[in-house]
Amino acid sequence: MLDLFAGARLTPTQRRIAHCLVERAGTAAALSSAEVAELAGVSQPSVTRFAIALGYPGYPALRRALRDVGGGPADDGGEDNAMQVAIKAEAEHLQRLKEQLGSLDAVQKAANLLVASRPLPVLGLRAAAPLAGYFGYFASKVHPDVRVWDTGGTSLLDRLDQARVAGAGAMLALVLPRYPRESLEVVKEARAMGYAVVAITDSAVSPVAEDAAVVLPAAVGTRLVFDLHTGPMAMAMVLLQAMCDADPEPVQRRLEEFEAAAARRQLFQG
Amino acid sequence: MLDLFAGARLTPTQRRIAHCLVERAGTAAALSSAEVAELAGVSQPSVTRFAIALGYPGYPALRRALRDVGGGPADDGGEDNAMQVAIKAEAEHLQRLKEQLGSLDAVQKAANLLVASRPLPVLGLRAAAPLAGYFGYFASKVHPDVRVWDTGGTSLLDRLDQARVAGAGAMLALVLPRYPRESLEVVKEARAMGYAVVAITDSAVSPVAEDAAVVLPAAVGTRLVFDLHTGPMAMAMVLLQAMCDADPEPVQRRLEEFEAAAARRQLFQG
DNA sequence: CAGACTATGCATAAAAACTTTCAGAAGCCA
DNA sequence: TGGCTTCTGAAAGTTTTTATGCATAGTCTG
Repeated sequence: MLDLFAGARLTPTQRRIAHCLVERAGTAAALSSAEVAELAGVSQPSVTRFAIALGYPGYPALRRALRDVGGGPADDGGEDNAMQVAIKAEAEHLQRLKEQLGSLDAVQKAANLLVASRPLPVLGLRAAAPLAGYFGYFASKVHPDVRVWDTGGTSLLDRLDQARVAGAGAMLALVLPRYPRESLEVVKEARAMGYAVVAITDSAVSPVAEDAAVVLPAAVGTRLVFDLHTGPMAMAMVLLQAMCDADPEPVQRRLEEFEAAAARRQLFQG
Repeated sequence: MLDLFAGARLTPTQRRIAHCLVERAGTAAALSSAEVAELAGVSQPSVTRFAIALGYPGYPALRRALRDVGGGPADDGGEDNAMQVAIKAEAEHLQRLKEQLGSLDAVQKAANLLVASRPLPVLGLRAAAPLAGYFGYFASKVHPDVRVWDTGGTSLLDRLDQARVAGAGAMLALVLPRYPRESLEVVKEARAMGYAVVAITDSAVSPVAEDAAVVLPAAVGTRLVFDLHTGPMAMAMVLLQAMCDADPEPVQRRLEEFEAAAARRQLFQG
C-alpha cells in the first residue's frame, strides 16, 4: 500500500492527502475524491491532482489501485512473527491505558502539581532518559522553566537542592524497569525535601510508588530483546496535555511565539 | 454486515447480488453499481433496485452503509474524552504497524545495512532527538560503536565526514513531523557521500523518502497538543530486534557482559 | 390455455463525480 | 523589494455513475 505512493515528489497539500489515505488504509478505496478532500482538509481538485502526480491517469485509477492493494491481506487469524506479537501486545497496553484514562483524576491532580512548580524538574535516568528529554522538549514550549535531569551522579542531589531553593514544589520522575537505584534514591530524597513527586512508572506497585504523591502507571513492553516504552510515552503526553488544559492561556501564547520563531528561522520543512 | 440484508424479501437476482457483496465484505464498498453488477452477473439497474429493495434511497446510500459497517473498527460505544481518543488512535496505529510487519523484508534489509556499519550514526534532531537517544541507548548494548547525533549545527556535516572516513556505510535517520530542515539536509548530504540511509519517518511520502535507501514508516499521533511518537518508537525497537536477530552471537555476548557489569555495580533495584 | 403479474435488461435521462481552466496567493531567487 | 515560479481553490465543463421508463420473458392462477 505504502509503495503506491513512493517515489513521487509531493507538495504539502498532497502529502496531507497521502497521509490521510495511508491512515485509513483499508477503507480508503471506498471514498470518493470529494470525501478524501474533506477528510484531508483540502479542495477536491487537489485530490485529482494528487492522483495524477502519482502517475495515475486520474482519481478513479488511484482508487482501483487502492482497492486492489488495501483489500487483499487482512488476515487477523494467522501466524504472527515475533515482532507482530510484540507490537500487538503494545497496542493492547495502549488499549488498556485508554480504559484507565476514563477517569482523569490522577492525571489532573498530577498536572496541577506540575504546572504550579517553577522550576519544573523532570527526572529520567538510563533507559528513561530519552523519555525525560521527550517530555522536556515539548513541555518547554508551554512551561517557562523545565529542567531535564537525565544524567546521574552526585550532582543530582545538588540540583535537587538548587531547584528547591529556586521555588520548585513538584517533580516529574520517570522510573521504568529496571528501576535505576539512583532514580529511587533521588525520589526518596526529593520527598524528604518536600517535593510532591509525580511518578510515571510501569505499575502501581513499582518501587517508586511509596514515595510518590501521584503514581501514573503505564505498562512497558517486554516481548523484544529490549523494552518498549510506548505506554509511558503516551502517558507522558497525556500528562502534558492535561498540564496545557489546566493553564490554557499562557500555553496558547507560548505556542504562538514558538510558531512565529520557527517560521522566522525556517526550522521546518512543510 | 449480514444484518444489513435481513428482513427483505429478495428476488433471485437480488440474492445473487447480496451473496456477491457478502463474499467481498470489506472491499464491497469500493465497487460501483456497474462493477457489482458485473461480478454478480446481473444488470446494473438490478443493483440499484436491490439497494432500494433493502430500504435505501439508492445505491450510493447502500455503499455508505457497507463502508461504515465493513471498515469501521467497531467502536465500543462510550463517550471518550480527548485523551482517550488520542490513545485509542495510537493503539490503532500500532495495530496497523503490526499488520505492516507481516512482511519483514524492509526491516531486515535495514537491519542488515545497519549492523554492518561501524561506526553506526543515529540521527535525530529536535523532537526526534529523544528517540535517537532511546535507540542509541539500547543499540549500544549490542553494537560496538553507535553514535547518536541529536544536536544540529554545522559540526554535523563534519561528523558525517569523520564517520564516513572511520568506515560507516549506513546511517539511521529519525525524521518526524515537522521535518527539521537540517535533518533533511544531512540525509541528502549523507546519501551524496555514499551512505545507505535507513529512515524511520511518519509516512512513506515523508520528505526524506527520496534520499533514503530504506524507509520504515510509522504513524505519529497528532490528536493532542503535541505529537505522540509511540509508532516510531515501536518501529525503532523492531528494527533493533531485527539487528540482533541478524547477528545473534556477538549480541548475546555483549548483553551478558552488560548484565555482569550491572550486577557488579549494583545499578538496578529488583 | 389465457390473462395478469413480477422480474429483468436495455436505453436513456438525471445526478453525481471527476477533470480542466483560470485567477489569486504564497514561496523563491535575484 | 519585485518579478518569477509554483501551488491552491473556485467555478465551469466533461465524463462516469446512478435512476427510471419501457418492453420482453417468465411465472403463477383460475
